[in-house]
Amino acid sequence: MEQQYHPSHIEESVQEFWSKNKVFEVTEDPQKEKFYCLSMFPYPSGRLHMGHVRNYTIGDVIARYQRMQGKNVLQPMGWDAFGLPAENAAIKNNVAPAVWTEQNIDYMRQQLQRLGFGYDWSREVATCKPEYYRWEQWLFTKLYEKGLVYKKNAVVNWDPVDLTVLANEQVDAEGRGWRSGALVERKEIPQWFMKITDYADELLNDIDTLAGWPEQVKTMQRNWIGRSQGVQITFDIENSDSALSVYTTRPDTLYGVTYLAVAAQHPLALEAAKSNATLRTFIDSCKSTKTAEADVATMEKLGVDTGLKAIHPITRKVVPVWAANFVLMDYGTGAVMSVPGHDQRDWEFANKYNLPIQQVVKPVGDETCDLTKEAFTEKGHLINSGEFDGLSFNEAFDAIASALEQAKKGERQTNFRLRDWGISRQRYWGTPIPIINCEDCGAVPVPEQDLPVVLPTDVEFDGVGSPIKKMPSFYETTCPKCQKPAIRETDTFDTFMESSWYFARFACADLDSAMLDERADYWTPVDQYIGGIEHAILHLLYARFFHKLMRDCGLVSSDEPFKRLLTQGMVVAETFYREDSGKREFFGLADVDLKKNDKGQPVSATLKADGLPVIIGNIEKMSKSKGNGVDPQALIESYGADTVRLFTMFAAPPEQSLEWSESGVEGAFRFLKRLWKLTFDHVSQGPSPVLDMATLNDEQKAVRRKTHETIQQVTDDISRRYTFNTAIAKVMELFNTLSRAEQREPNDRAVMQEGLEAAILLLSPIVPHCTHTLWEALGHKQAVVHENWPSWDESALEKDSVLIIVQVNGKVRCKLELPANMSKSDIEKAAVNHENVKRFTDGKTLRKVIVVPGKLVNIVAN
RNA sequence: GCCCGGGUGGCGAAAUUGGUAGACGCAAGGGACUUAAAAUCCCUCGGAGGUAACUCCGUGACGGUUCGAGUCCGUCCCCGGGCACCA
Repeated sequence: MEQQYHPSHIEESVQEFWSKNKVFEVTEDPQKEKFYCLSMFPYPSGRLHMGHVRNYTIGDVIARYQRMQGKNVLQPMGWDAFGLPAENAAIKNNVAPAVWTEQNIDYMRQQLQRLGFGYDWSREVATCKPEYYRWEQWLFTKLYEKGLVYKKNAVVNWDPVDLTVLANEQVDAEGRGWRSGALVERKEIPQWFMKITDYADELLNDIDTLAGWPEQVKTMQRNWIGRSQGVQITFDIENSDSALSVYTTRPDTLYGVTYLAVAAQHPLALEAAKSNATLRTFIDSCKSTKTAEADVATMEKLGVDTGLKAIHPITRKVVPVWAANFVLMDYGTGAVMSVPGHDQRDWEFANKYNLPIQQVVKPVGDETCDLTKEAFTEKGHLINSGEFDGLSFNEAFDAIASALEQAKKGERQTNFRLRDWGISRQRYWGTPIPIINCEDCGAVPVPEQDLPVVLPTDVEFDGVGSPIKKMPSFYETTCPKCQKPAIRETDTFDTFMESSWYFARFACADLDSAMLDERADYWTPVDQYIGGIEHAILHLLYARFFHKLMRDCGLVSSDEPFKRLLTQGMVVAETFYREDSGKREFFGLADVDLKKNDKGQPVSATLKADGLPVIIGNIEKMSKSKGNGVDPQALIESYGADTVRLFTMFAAPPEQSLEWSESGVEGAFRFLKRLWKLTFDHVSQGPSPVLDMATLNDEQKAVRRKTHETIQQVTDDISRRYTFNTAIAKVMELFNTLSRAEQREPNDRAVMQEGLEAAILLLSPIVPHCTHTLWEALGHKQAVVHENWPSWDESALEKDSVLIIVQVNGKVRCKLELPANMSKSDIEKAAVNHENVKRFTDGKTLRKVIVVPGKLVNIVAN
């Protein structure tokens, strides 16, 4: 053992030991309890950032801890390799997406290995490989046969200059395309959808079975699926055969309907526009509305009267039909009934356009309402509703729904907020959709024997549109049914498709004859899944959906993919940018000089390259597109992997978001150096004597108590609470106790040996290289990676006295060290008679004394 | 706008079930060692008052429940995440 801690001298050789002995390569072993620990695989953006390091260190700590519990632990790693950034890089650097992606994977794999994560690299997958995506194509064709995929028109962002579809991210705040700067238009094109709504009920109900998921994530998923009970109501159109269908969860407000609103693209609005120039102009202007829900919800609500009149299904009164920009054709029926008295958005719209406001619900109890100020949106009792007056919400819901059903003007309906999953992307770098379009036979799935449909990787990338859309050698083919010339689908899958089933593929990554085999059932469900909270809804919902699809295709037998979920808070950092005619160019922290005030808040920044100012933006999650990712490489090189791991885990609890700052790295490094030195000093005095329990003195007992308390608490922190920061703090406390302990007699050294062994075992999942070496130095033949997790000695925890806090009226007045077995009344006596307590109770009457055994006494006096 | 989180010293944080607010660490200040620096070690470290014992104030703001609130409830402010084509 070297006297000084030099991570560069040990980390590489420890990693070699793991790889030579295939420590982390696992096979199915029915004799052992399995544990599948999975961290969300990264998009190969180029370099790891601190968010990755945090995510993967958490996963590695859990995996290594479970190994020490004797479990058969699988921890794999792979690459979510399809996606938009590769296309952007291709345009910018004139390099094919496949080449760029491959280079990034090679670099990032080496970074992960340098950090010492215990992955079974023999199972590595990259989703851009035909061996991977062929099975996704295969599953798609099976789902096609089952009727779970279908094609319909859907809206996209259309760049009228580049003649291409843009992602929401590629459209700026003003609604302009990122490259052309042209105003983006809404355009409807045919796209493939998966019927996730067929599984809406199951996806919602099964959330209740996810005991190991954070409540927060479950709540978000429940709200996203959004099951509601309502009524579908039909309004006939005056002087016409057509009718408008609307859905409402508030049928009790039906008498308050003063107008209907339809989407600008609604067929009725389009029809009416033929003879209405104002309406035509309005419909046209709605084309430039952005598609993102946040934009629709925050934009100014506008509308135009279509001139059409709808007939109220019960009162037969006539109400106007307006076209409005906040009603979307894609969602629901493309029409809504408006009750300005009891819906705030309708209220604002009615006020703006002088539409009538009718109160039909009155508050119950002491609530009040004033419809001139705002809508009354609570539930109450009906008024101005004919025969339904006086009914409560529930009674009115039932009565009005029944009346509508009898009149054949409506029916009760369960609705979901969840919409079917649009999986077509008009992009190149993705999985080709395995469909052939034939003039005679329509859309024909590619037969199994012709899979995979391989994405050509040797492409010229001019940035405008997908290259395979201009490549006859790719899209010209023959129909599998009738053999006539046909056109291959050139759209690709949403990249969420690949990340929806990779967890299962890791179980049998080498399989080339099927999507999954029985090994998938051995390893899945994943016991512990770890990833960013930003994936709380979309990715996790799609993966749950896919797991159920695979189950229903007989590929797996469980209902849910992830037993326990840890949602890591994001590592966020400052953003810096320059703006040029609406386009933002982002710069990384490493490229700017930052001036801070004496409170440490940034006040100004300049670009290192030219010395000119840049704008300080918001603090946001580290990402490629914002350029604010911090590359851990420099830290690893100067401090070693263990310090980076220790610091990352010590900085904050995993679920909390973390603003990036390097201060504190030094402290983590210093701790490892001290631990090293204490161990060195201890072992350089020769082998430790055996602990003689019979002759322990009080100080030795206290050190042992600290050792065993630490084992107990750290075990709880790591296995149940997942608070690695407090686990580390507690080992630091133990270290502080050990380093102050006297070393005079054999029992002192034996207690030191016991304490160091505990500290090293407890830290080994977090800093595996350093503890590997220290464990050896303490005289152990077996590598620490093969050791069991330590257990604590209950008898060492026993205490003779306890600290009792004494309060008067809730304020601390003294602290008493009292015998642990003291009776409640004696504790009370000791407290009441304490000098400082008397000062505050003198001349007052004791009203009550609350004694919490072993903790606290509160004396209430006035 | 809607849904979900968060807000505690100069900084990262701790306080696990309503019971000592600030563990552990960073930065800072003082000291020891050194020719000097680095490294290391020791001490101080929320604010105000006090020689001290100790006292008062203090967990985004305001209000409430309770013997007792950082923790529970209500209203509000600020920050972060998601909103279906970033991943």
